[in-house]
Amino acid sequence: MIGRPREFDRDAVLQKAIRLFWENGFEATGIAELSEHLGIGRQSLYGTFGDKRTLFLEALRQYSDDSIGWLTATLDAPGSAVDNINAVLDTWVANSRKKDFCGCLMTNSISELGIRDPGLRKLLKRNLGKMSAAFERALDRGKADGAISPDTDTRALAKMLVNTGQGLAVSAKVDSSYGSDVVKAIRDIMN
Amino acid sequence: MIGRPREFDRDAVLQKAIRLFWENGFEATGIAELSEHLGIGRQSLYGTFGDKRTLFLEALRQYSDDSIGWLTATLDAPGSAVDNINAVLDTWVANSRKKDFCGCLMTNSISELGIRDPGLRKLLKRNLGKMSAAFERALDRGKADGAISPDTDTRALAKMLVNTGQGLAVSAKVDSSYGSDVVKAIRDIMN
DNA sequence: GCAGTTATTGACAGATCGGTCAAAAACTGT
DNA sequence: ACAGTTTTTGACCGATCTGTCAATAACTGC
Repeated sequence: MIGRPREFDRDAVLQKAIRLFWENGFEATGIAELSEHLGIGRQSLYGTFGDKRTLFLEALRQYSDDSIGWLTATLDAPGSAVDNINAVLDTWVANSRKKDFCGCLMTNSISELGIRDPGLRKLLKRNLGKMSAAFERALDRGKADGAISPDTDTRALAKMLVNTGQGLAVSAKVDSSYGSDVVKAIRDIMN
Repeated sequence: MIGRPREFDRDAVLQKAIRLFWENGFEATGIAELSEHLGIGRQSLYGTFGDKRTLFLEALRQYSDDSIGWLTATLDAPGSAVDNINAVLDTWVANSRKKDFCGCLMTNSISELGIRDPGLRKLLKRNLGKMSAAFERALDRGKADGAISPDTDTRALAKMLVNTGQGLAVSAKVDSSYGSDVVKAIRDIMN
């Protein structure tokens, strides 16, 4: 049997929660603030998403799935693997230039909670693994095409690219020139 | 006129405060927790360091001065500039392997407060600037020695190295293999 | 030893925290 | 229309938060 219908769109509200946690972090985001910005009552929040940590976890999962989905789709796209990698780097630079760039929710979460929360740590480690695996596939494909030197350690290079993304999610928050300069340097030394 | 003498060593207590903020971040570190771990009373804390934000700022400044001091001293050391840069990378890798590696207090602070606190943001931007300037000096010296290709964009490459450090302070917190792999990849593509 | 100064101690205050309870409201099936 | 179910609303709870006050203790200069 069905009771009173929910008055809000669950997914839309989750997106707003993602934004809040993204901008302010986990600790600094309060229930009252969430309730206000999400436009739903406190009890609706608890009834729909559970407690604060559970909501945060779902927000982080949604964010991770979205961004990792975009990353793998872009890197695995047909055509030149090197072009695909460059497309990712270009997007990173473009994002890092945006006004009020607030980094990456995964990066922020590692910084804030990576040590203290073993469960979260495992999840975030898996996420980094998925990202580096996607880069590695692209690099291997580039190697097969002859576009990338055959003696390249693609696993290490993939991790280096992921690490560059993590770094930009930090550096570009305080200095917007990092995006273009860092990517330029990487392209310079790879040619 | 001099009153009752302080019963603790101010610098030693500040070091302990640095540790706490480093491990837990700003928001998650409470006054009661500080008072307990620093081994001084609540009022002594306020009397000596001011409020929480002021203490955090002094802790961050001390940490920054120490680590930037070490970085510039290492990079500006006489002898091969390339060796000096490699020494820095090796230390980064060694640190990132340590048990309970908690990243870098500057990195963590950017992630947690970089957007919301303009004053802190300026300070941290200056710090990144000092670090990249130190790398740039070393790279320019390597260029003068002939150890580094003369058409290298040393400013961009310096920022890329700083960015790598910021990245490691995040990635290695959840996956300890990042330190060595990332540095290996950088060395591979630079040779 | 007494006045002046500063540090320590422990209690306290106001605000905010995450989370819950109970009642009213909005829906469906019969 | 009524029972059953779920959401919404708003008050409320204990705990914890940062910061302060007042009293006591330890020191120096005279």
